[in-house]
Formats: sequence, C-alpha cells, structure tokens
Amino acid sequence: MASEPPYPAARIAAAWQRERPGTPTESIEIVTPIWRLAKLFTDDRNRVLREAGIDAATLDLLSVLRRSGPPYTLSTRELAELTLVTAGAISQRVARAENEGLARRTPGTTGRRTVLVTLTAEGHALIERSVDAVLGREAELVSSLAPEERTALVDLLEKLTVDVRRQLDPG
Amino acid sequence: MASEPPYPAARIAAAWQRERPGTPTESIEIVTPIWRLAKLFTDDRNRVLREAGIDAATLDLLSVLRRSGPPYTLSTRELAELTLVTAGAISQRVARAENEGLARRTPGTTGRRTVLVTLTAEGHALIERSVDAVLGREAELVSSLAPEERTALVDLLEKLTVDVRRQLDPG
DNA sequence: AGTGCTACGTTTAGATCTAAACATAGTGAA
DNA sequence: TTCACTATGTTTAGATCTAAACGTAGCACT
Repeated sequence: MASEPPYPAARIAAAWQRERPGTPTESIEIVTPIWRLAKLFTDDRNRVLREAGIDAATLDLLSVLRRSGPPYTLSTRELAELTLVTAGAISQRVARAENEGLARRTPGTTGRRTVLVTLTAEGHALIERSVDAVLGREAELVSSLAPEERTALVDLLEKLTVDVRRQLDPG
Repeated sequence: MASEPPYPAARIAAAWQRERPGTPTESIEIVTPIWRLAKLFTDDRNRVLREAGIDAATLDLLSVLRRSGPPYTLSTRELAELTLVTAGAISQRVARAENEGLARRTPGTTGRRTVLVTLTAEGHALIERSVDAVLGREAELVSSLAPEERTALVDLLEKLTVDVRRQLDPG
C-alpha cells in the first residue's frame, strides 16, 4: 500500500495547470494531503484494531461512552452529535455492540422516545484493553514532529476547521 | 450537520486524561481534526458534484485520466497506483464509467493482461464541466488562510505525510 | 379532546468500498 | 516442452455507510 511514494499533491496541481491553465488549484496541496493522511490513519488504526479484536466503528462508539465518565451512558442523539456519522449509522453501531454484549439499550426517562446507551462491563473491559494500543500507535505516528511543528500544525488545523465550518454554516 | 460546533479535539484528549491518566493523547489534536476536515471536504465535494451530475468516485477516475494528458489513457494498474483505492475498486469504477459512456476499456499491447482505460469524448466533456466548480469551491474553503499560514500548513502536511509513510513502510 | 407537528430512533434500499478468491496471460527455469 | 510462478485484472461476499422512509411518543394549539 505505502510501498510507492504517492504522486505529490504539488504535481497534481501542476498537471491541472498544464492541462487547464487558470483552473483554481490552491486547495490541492491542502485537501489532497488531508485525504491521504486521513486514509493512512484509518488504515493503520484498522490494522491495530484487528489484533485487538474490535472494529473501528465499535471502538468509536465505546470510546465516546467511556470518555463520558460514569455511568458511561449517553442517548443515541448525543452519540450522533459526538461522532462523524449519521443517526442511522449510530443506530446500527449500537445494535451491533448490543448484539456483542458490549453496550446495552434502555428507554430514557427524559421524554419523547429517547433511548439510552450504556457501556457493559464487557464493553468497558474491551475499551480498556484497546485504547492504549490505538492511541499509543498514533502518538508514535505523529512523534516525528518537533514540538513547535506540532503546535503549529494543531493550531492551523483548528483554524482551518473553524473557518471551513463557518463557511458551511454561516448561521 | 455543521450546525453545532464539534467537541474540540483538545477536550477529547483532556477527557481521556481525566478518565485514564497516562493514556497517550499526543495524536488526538492532529488525527481527529484531520479526520474531521477530510469528512467536511468529502461531504462538500459530494454536494457540489450532485449538482454537476457526477459522483466523487467517477470524478476521481476521470480526473486522473484527464490530468495524464493526451491520449488520456492509463492502465488499470496505473490508475490504482494514482488513487487511494484498491485495484478491485478501480475495476468497479471503470466498469461503471464504461457503462455510462465516460471511459472505454481496450486490451493493452505491452504484455500480460494489461487493460487500458481511455477517456471518451463524453467523459472529457463531463470533467471539463465539473472540475472548475469542484476545485473553485475547495479553493474558496481554504481561502481564509493567510499566505504564510497556507505555506506553513502545506509544508507541515507534506512533512507529516512523508514521516507517517516512512513509518508504515520502512523498506 | 382532537389534530397537526416535532423529536427521536429505527429500518431500508442502495452505494461503494475492502479483502480475498478467481481467472489467465505471460515469464523463467529445468 | 513442461511446469511453477508472477503479474494483471475481475468478481464476489460482506461490511458499513448514507439518505430517505418509516414508526410513534410527546407537544402545542384550537
């Protein structure tokens, strides 16, 4: 997969300029590397998780519950708000986790049709066993950045995220 | 979708520290924003493309062919090397594009079982019609970055990509 | 009380990916 | 020439997502 250096984003931009002079290419050296890095991190995470016996979607779900602290309970709506997937995907994720005994669904008490999702002891144990492997590996992957590089990158990514989000939803 | 500010990556890291002191969290403020930005760019691209009557996978395929210059022809192996998906996915993409008259498959002459994929006139016209909308929109999304911010981000993303790739494949 | 609407969660159909299996052209060694 | 292997592309089964449809509890208004 990573055996061959990828076609540099700068060369993609240059090819567009060559083929279509004037085509806007300012985004390519940002958007393309972000897509590539996202895929690299995703694929690497999947590799680490395969050995831990859990899939990335389930890890995501269990992590959100775990991070919420005792009683490790959130509504499906809250879960959907805290992750990058739709309510439909959350529903399916929760169903799968419940099926595997990693989480439990109970009716909420606060109104409407709220469903509460809670980490089971088994789910708790699984996240305890896998989170350090996952995050440790990823810390390693970014460890080549010098402290000031890391700080600069963190700040720039945060700024870009805020800017893009503002453009997507000005209201 | 983007109506609610996301849970800041820094707070995800802090929650892990609170819940599991000592858990490595150095990557979170880099990896999480990269995933989020990747999704924002993907979703936005899909919106732009919906109006242009093309899907992202097909755009990707047609773009690679278009950028290769006349005769807008590449083997399926080359296509797989130039994109972020597997040979299987390329095969399916090409089949779909061929089905829609946007690309054409011909046997190669250079050996083995090489298949060559060529942009059709219809495919060429479609990419001409959509590429500026797509890239123009994305240029807009990143336009809030000051020149020196953009340069710094481009360089840091490139460095991180190279570093991560080197760790994934030291050979 | 009755009705229309909203909020919430689930289900469904379909899209696209991946890993692995499959098929076979072509190569290299004995 | 034969056989084992490699390179290339395709197919397949399954996973997981999305958008939209669906189901219905609960709310607000008349």
